[in-house]
Amino acid sequence: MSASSTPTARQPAAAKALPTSDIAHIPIQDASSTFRVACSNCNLRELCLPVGLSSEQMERVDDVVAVRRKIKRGGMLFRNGEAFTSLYAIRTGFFKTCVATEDGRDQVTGFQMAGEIIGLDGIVNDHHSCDAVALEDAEVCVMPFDRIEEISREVTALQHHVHKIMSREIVREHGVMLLLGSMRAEERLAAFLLNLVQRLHARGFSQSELVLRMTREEIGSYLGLKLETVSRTFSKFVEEGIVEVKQRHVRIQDPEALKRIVNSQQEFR
Amino acid sequence: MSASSTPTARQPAAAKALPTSDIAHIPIQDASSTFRVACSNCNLRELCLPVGLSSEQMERVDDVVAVRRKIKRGGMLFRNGEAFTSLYAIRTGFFKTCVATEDGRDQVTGFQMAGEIIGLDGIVNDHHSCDAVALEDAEVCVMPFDRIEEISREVTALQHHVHKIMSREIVREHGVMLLLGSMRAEERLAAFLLNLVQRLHARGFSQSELVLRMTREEIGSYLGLKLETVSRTFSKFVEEGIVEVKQRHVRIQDPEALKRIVNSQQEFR
DNA sequence: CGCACGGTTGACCTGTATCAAGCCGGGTGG
DNA sequence: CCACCCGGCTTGATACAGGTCAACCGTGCG
Repeated sequence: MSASSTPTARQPAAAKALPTSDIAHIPIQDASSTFRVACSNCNLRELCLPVGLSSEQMERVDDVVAVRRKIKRGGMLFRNGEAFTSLYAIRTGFFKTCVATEDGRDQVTGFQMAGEIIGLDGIVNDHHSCDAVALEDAEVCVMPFDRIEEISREVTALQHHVHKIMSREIVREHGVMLLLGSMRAEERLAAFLLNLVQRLHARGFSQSELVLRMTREEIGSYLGLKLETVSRTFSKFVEEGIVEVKQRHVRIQDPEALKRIVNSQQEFR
Repeated sequence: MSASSTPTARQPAAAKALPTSDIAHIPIQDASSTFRVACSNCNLRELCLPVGLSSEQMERVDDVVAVRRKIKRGGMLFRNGEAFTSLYAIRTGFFKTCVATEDGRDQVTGFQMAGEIIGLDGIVNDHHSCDAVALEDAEVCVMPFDRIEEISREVTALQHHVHKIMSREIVREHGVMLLLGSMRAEERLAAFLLNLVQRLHARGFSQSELVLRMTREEIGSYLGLKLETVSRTFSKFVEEGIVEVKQRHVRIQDPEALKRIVNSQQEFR
């Protein structure tokens, strides 16, 4: 089968949908693995790294990143059950992570964008417990975890940074639990959109416009809703003049209305 | 009272019912803050600590625990917004953690029992972002986080252990997201019960019997259900002979049925 | 002893899922 | 280059799980 030609580990997995186009790209993917670049020059460093490092420390931290790796749209960075070796800092592109039960059910647990760290789930059992799928062509910095541990013993700022990143993920998930456990469909979608633009804005994108990189079904999975409900809720927001939606392009016309939707349903419940 | 006759570890938890006896203990509570005990002797150490430490390493790790602290039923170990200083290892007792929105809504994000670590949410912002409430009289080991970081720079097994604990929490929350996002009421409650007995069993309790330390409402909050639904679902399980329920005392008569309920609803969805 | 809180149960309502049909846009093959 | 096809999306009709409201009960606490 086509996938067998990937020497590293990452096979397309999108082979189901696009067999021909994927085959053409497989060799390139591997070549990029040997590319070596320094964090110290990376424009995402304030997202990935602690601030205020001395140049000496910075030099040590540069060693954290082994190589970079490119993932094509639909490809997987890692999958459930796979041995854990590294964390990944996203340089470009957009990922989803999802878990699955034995019976086919699955749940998107998050969407990750440039500057975010992915793979923390793998530490506890030395194996990943979720899938990470690129929703657009992506590039990540591969950071072998034993190297992270080694260097963070020397650079305390890095040590603390790693702890913060993990804690941040825990707190983020608390927020998702709140959303899934106590919000209605409109609130969930409003919270989702606000969260996305806020993160995009922090990366220099518009505060009011965004392109969804995921399908309605993936949004629904993340929000605990069916795709039809996501679609209907979008339509409702459009009717109310809160957003404009054209395909996956969304313009937020009334962010205050979204905020009101998120935290003011208490009159009901 | 009769329950006091269990010598091993199981404390009455009925203390709530007996204020007088509690009053007698209040002064001790304070004194116990200066009480100093070693992890090396703690019977929960395989839950809190890495295994296979040399005695020298063990000595260092003993320094992680500053003091112990007792919390009365209903008391808070820490609250949302409070400055973060320490992680806490639960020695005895049972906690819930919950987050809240500005509008009164709140969500139980977890229930924690002996040997589990609580407080990880506080690392990222130096402030706690949730409340930790004791559901029965409890005692925790206070572990100042700067000391944890310091010692884990020297004892790599501890460093790795801290990472695992945080990763475990992330993975646990993935599971909760799956539950909240894709399961129906019966599945949620079944999964909840199985998870509880499994954790209790790992601590030497029965595989089939448990005492719920939390109200139906708290269970509901955790599971994204209303308390009436929790109650009805319990009743349904009882009718079907899967469990016996008397107040907060639950006996699981047919664990296989619970397992079937958790992962086989795929025929429907 | 009595109150209050937690829990149960019933009747009814509603938000979201489900099922189904049709649309749109982009990529493919003729 | 155009027609077609397919995946993603929208929209409608209907079903149903779980929420809501309300009454009642038990039990443990003051």
